[in-house]
Amino acid sequence: MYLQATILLQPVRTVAVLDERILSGVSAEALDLSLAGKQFISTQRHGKRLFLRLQDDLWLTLHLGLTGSLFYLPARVVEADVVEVVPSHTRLLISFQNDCRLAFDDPRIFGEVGLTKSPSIFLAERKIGPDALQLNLDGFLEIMHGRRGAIKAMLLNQSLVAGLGNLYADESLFQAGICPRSRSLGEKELMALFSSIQEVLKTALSTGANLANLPDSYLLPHRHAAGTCPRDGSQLKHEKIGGRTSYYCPKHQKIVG
DNA sequence: CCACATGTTCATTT
DNA sequence: AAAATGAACATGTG
Repeated sequence: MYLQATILLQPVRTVAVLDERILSGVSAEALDLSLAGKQFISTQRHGKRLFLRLQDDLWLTLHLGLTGSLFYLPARVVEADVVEVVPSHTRLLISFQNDCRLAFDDPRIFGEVGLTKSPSIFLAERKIGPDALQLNLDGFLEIMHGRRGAIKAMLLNQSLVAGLGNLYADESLFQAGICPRSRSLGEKELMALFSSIQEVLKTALSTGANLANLPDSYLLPHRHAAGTCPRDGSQLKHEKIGGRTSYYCPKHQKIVG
């Protein structure tokens, strides 16, 4: 993983909070105090959340929100000065003792940075459900069983299953051939959906979450107003479901339930 | 200028 | 009361 290859085992020098609005439950001073002199020893992902372990009972939590990115900045030394160039919307800047830095860039500030004693405590507090890729079929069926809302809205609900956002929820439904407005899916549809989710997320991770690298047979490369279904050529439809825009193929994504 | 956007949370309604 | 629904948040882009 990106972070593991870059920032592990390197002592932190300072933490600069450039915009306090990304902080959650911790002050800029406390954050700097907690991190200075420590090093990150491991990383963990759960859904869309990242946890960076500092020591046994202290973890940095990160969420990239809608528009957040992490940039590892190697030290650039020119004539004895460290060059100061960071991404334009950097909200948090962690400087390491080797002059490398980690910038958290987030134009829209929906991202979040905090501290916790453990990922499990944090996840319980926020009522975050099991990670989609750690869940097995039986767990998925149990969670989804008996719910009445639109399946798209359920996939977006992180307290049921964590890790699917608007795009990958659309993609999973597309591949399972299920209309996002469907309610009360039967076991057969839920099984197909579960396997599509696993497939989609694994593919997404293998491409480094880079949408441009997804196969053309996926919905996402065609997910725009004029797009057509890569499977049958139909004009894609889009509408708001669960508060977010959903794209789907009206021909092969049937309404169930 | 207006509509809209890869996410989460909180208030309101069913 | 649990589940469902919709608005709000902040800023950039078409």
